[in-house]
Amino acid sequence: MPSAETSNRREPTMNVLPRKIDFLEMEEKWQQIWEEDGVYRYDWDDETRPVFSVDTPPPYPSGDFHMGNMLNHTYFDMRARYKRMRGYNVLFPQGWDCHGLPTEVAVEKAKGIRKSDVPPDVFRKMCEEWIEQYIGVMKTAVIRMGASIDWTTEYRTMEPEYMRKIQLSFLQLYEKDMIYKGEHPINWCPRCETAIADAEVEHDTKQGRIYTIPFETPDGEVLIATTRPVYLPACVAMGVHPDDERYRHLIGEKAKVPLFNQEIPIIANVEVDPNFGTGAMMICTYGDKADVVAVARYKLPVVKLIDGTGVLHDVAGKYAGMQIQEGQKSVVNDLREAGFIKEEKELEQEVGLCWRCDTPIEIVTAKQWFMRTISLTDKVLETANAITWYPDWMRQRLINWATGLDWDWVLSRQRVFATPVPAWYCKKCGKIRLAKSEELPVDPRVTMINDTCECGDTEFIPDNDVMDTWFDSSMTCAIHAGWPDKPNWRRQYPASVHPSGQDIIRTWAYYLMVRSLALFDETAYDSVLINGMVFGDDGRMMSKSLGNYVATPEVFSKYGADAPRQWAAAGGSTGTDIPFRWEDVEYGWRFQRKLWNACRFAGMRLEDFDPSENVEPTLIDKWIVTKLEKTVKRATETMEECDFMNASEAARNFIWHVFCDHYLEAAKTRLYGEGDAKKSAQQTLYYIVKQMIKLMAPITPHITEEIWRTMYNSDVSIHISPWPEYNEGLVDEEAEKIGDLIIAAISDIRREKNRKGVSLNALVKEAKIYADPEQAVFLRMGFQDIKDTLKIEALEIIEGEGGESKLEDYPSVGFSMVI
RNA sequence: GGGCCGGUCGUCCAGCCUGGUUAGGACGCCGCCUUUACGAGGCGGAGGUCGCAGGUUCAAGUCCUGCCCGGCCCA
Repeated sequence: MPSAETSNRREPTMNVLPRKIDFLEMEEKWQQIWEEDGVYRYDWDDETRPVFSVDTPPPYPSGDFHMGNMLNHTYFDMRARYKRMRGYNVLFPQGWDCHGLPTEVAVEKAKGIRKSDVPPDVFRKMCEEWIEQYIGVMKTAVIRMGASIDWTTEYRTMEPEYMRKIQLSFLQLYEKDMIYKGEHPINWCPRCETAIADAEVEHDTKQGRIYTIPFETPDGEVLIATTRPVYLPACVAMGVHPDDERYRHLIGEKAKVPLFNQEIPIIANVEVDPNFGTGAMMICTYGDKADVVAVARYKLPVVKLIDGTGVLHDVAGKYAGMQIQEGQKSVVNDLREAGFIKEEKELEQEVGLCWRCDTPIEIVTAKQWFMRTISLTDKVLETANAITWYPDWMRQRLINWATGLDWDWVLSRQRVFATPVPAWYCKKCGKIRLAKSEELPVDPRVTMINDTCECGDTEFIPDNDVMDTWFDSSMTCAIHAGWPDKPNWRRQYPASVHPSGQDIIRTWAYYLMVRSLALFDETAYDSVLINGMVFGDDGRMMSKSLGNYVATPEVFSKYGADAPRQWAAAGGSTGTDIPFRWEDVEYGWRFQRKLWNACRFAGMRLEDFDPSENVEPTLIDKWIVTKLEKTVKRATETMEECDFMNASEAARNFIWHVFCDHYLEAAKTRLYGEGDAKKSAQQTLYYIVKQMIKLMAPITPHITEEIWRTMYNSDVSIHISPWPEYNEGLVDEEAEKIGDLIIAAISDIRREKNRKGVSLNALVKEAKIYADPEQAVFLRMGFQDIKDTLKIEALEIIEGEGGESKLEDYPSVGFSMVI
């Protein structure tokens, strides 16, 4: 038989949070449970909820998930989490962008071989094994940071399935005449021995020399300044500005190239800057991009000067066989000896460098695969203008890039570890035999085709080229959506958000866009979410060589994920570069402790709370609820705009400085007491805590989950619970106004106690507050709150002026006290 | 040379679009407070010609023009 005491006791509504908690252990616990419970699974069959699809950037598995990855992943994870709480069916996939030269180089080094030493499929296998070990490391980091990924979607761009889709898109683009093979000037890295795209060329200034040399013309010598005399044998014209009085009469005449003696035409070219050098320039095939433009415009002949390894061809005469730098030296020496160098001086010049190895790039003509992109520029601009950019001004980056492009996209690369071009050529007539879709995936270097060419021949030679790795990654939106196999892939397409670092807008965002327009005549994504670069705490770009580098495992093992996530959210405006600062992470950590303790206190005061009982809320309770609702409104508006910084600020400021500092202090006495005043405080606490942890849930998913599940006894994750709706019905402007005054009175009197060197808890024998009639009425409404919070034995509220001190924000209110 | 972004206490970052009390926050610094959620906390203090110069306006950190400095991208 139960005793009277126990029979009166109800089951506690809430579980109280423990005093001590190991945040790191707690985080890993939830990461495991989320995965086991499939909390973040996308429902492919759901026809009711709206879809929100994230075009997760597949990281290159370098084995180093750095703070930049952390920033980037936190941004779109917060977006995904917010949208999920807003009722969206969120598709948040994760892939790994495996192909690429760095792996080839690493494998060559590790195995002590060159890629050409073994068959391509064997080398490929080595690369696959190499990269796989890093995927594990990267995946651990992505899980550890608390990304709400649906891991059933995981993929690798090196998988046959993925390559099949890439090759299929290649075939489809070919059919649409959007892919072609052509002879065209391209950027060429002599060291990597491969074509590279514009986007892979980095620019730098180098100290060089500029030589002034004479060209013989019917009107005597014309001096030309050039940095690259080695290109003289490939000189095909002299260009002068048509308005340049010095040379105008020479247009249409011939000039003789020094040392090599070929005759070249003198042409009018408006691109020539009459003020640069001597005002006359030589056009060579190809010294630089300006040459490419001029040669095309004036239909000049092309002289192939260098081969794929940067060695000079026969046309260079006695210099043939030399490396280009060596040739440059010899030509300069010979020019000097022959007295052809009239002047030479130092010049800071722009050079294009290979993004991988920093080797100066050359421009060569070669047969390569291209995708038509220039013809789509108008559509790209139109689409860039139509979609949403976070932040808005980033739109211009894509527009500038697309507008400035000169060439189509060079797709082919002369490498091994990448998606092969699915093509063979008839040995006899040379006709292209493309793979058929049912033959995919295929590596022509390994698999020979059994077919008969139109010419009757049955022998084929493989295309040895592979594709730019951006050709792999610029299909992510479609492949994430389920293209081409899932019949309803268009439900997930275009992607709702394409996240990107500002540095790869010109590559990833651009290629995705142009590819989607070519293939589907539609945008690939509806919005772009940009993150800036991460700087070290010394204000410079974070890098290992500068010594300002911070590795994520170091951060995770000290502070877990929720604290650095707060840094990522609040470290700076979306899209801008932000410094990594340990102080920001530590601040996040301290916020978590504060949140934890506040919720623990709330839980303890709610143990005997009965949610079914409703009482009329007191003034201060209405006040805090109003503050909360306004915070919900602000947090919702900012989250909608991907303004994570202000969303964090709104939530953290409310929790720490409004709820903890003011409300809890003011409500404490009631919570320790009895009756309706206590019940009102309890029902308020119950509501506030639930709402406020939800505001933090997308930012700090672990701690909010722990609090939610413990305190609210929920079997369902906070992350699929509804986001707080702004409830205007709970906003009480009058209560806020009066509450502000009462809180100000408490706060200022408390401060005064502090100034006098006594604790808040110390008893005040007597206090008098002086106020005008209206304010006196307001203050009387908070009489008990003021008296209890400040431990005043005798409180008097008096109409009129007086008191030793004034309230800071209400100069008409004065007070004095006796301790 | 062009485009974009930035220049705000010692440091980092908000505020600028939509002009309006005393320009906020964090870190750091200094001082005070053992307070039954939290001392890994609370309270307070010092610290700012809002890059420079003009202009618009009753009013400019905010809008306009020019310039200087820094970053990124491009030529």
